[in-house]
Amino acid sequence: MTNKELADLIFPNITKTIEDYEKEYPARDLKEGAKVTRYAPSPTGFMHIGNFMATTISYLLARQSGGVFFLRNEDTDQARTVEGAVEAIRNNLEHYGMVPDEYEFRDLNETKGAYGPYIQSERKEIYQTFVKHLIEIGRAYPCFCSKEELEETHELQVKNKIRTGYHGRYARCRKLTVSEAAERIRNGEDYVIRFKSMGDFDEKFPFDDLVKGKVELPENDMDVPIMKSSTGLPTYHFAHLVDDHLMRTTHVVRGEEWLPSVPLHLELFKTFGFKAPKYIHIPLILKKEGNSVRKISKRKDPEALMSYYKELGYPREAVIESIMTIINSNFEEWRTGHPDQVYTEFEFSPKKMSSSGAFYDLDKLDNISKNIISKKKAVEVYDELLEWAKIYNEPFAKVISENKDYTISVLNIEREQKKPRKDYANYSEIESKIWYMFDALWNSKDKAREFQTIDNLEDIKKIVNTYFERYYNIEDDKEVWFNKIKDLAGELGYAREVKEYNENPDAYKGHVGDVSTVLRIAITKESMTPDLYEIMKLLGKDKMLDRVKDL
RNA sequence: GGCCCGUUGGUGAAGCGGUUAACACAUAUGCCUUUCACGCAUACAUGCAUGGGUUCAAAUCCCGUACGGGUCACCA
Repeated sequence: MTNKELADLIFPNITKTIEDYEKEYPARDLKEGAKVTRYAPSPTGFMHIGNFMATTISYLLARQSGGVFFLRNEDTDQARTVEGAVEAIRNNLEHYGMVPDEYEFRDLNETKGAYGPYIQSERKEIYQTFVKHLIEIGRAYPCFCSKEELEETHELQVKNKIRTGYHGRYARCRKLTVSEAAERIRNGEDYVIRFKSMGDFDEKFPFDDLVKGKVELPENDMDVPIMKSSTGLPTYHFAHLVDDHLMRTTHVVRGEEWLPSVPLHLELFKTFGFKAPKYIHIPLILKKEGNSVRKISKRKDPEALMSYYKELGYPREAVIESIMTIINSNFEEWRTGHPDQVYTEFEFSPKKMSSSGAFYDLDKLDNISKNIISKKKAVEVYDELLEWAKIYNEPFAKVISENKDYTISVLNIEREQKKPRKDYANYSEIESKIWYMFDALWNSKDKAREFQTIDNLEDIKKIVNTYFERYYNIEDDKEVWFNKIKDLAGELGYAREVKEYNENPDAYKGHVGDVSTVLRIAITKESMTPDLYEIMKLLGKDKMLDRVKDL
């Protein structure tokens, strides 16, 4: 029996050749230097922050070079595949504005691009053609080892302090003759197909990673599975080889945890005589847990999942920009020099990427986000707030959509000026900062007033009543309004200026600041609010009088 | 355990043989302000994990050590 016959026995229906596929998926017609990148998630339904970082880089690389950014669904592990995951992936990409140039959405019956299918489970024949070729040339073989047998050798290796894995003399099925293998297959035994490695672990070779630079790696000598037994689908390593070659990927951006499998991948590419893509292994995002540090985890750390930021209502640009500061630390410098440009105009450089793991700083995110939100027009803030609230805070969405123009005015307080307020880090915290402006919320929220320096009810009433009876007029401009409060303070025995009070505290009952605090709390129940003048103007006298009644 | 990667302040980090060791965030204090936020100012690494070496000179180059992380699946 020959290798060819064994290959035919295993894949009787595979008639196409590698050459056929080479013709079907020719080199892309792109200008010099154009990069082809991809986002290749397995459909588990979640987008991890590290994944998002890789995606951002891939997207940037393609956009900045006039290349292609495509989406490939890596669903070779049906056990992990989750219903609706592809939809989640699509929504995520759309949410962040990283729309792929090529993709395939089965649920929408929509596909784009000439290098598909873009769903791995639909590429089975292609992989098998490549596997078949490997068997024919004697570089792959069926392996019948059971899980138990593999565990046994693993334990033996650990016990004898030998490097673990299916290599050298531990690669038992490698020694099977073609006829023996054929025989066992005919008998219906389960098997995987393993790659027959020709590498020598004691030999090192230099490898150039775009982030890490020159790295010395040992050659691969593991006979890893390339095709699974039950489904006949490839493992990641093999799919990476076939897909990224046929889809003409030029740059693979992935987490540092893949670095150890580079020797395998390069051997695979070499065996077929294909040019390997350039690799960009990005640092991991870490998390502190007590005194130890670990890879951020989607199970333990809510902020590891991109859905977290969406739920809290961080603007998409803020999330992207905070990730950009980790991707290239000179991004911040660029940003201060180019405050109004889109982030895609920043030129990403793998060389400037730090090669050590980083903590993701949520305080920094808040800061970036506050700046971004503060620069938006009130209408934009309103639209995005409503978009968020419709999903995550329906009652609030109802309130603001019933009072659209009014809400925009509220959001416009101290906005659209040279130095706007920066008090919103995300959309979910806005309600707690403007609730008192809305009757519906004022009436439904059970909150007591907590007065401060002046906390005597008689004094408070006196201030409030005198103010509304004799001083407040909605027509007043800000200066008049300001002076009237000083007058009010003076009339009731408080210092008109804080300085006067500080110079001679015994002469007064308090100062103008205390008086205005009373008014603020009486009207809003909050001690920290934006400009009171604006608030009063928006609320109007009747409403304020009504609110103050319960004093 | 083998192999690989990493280590500059609380965080992201600049630095590429001679610097007072940038900048941003956070924190603290002060100024401004009738609150808050903004803005402004000041403080914060006695030191670049550590020990040796090379050099007139090292965070920067070399070697060792420690510590941290990754990986060794029919998961990606």
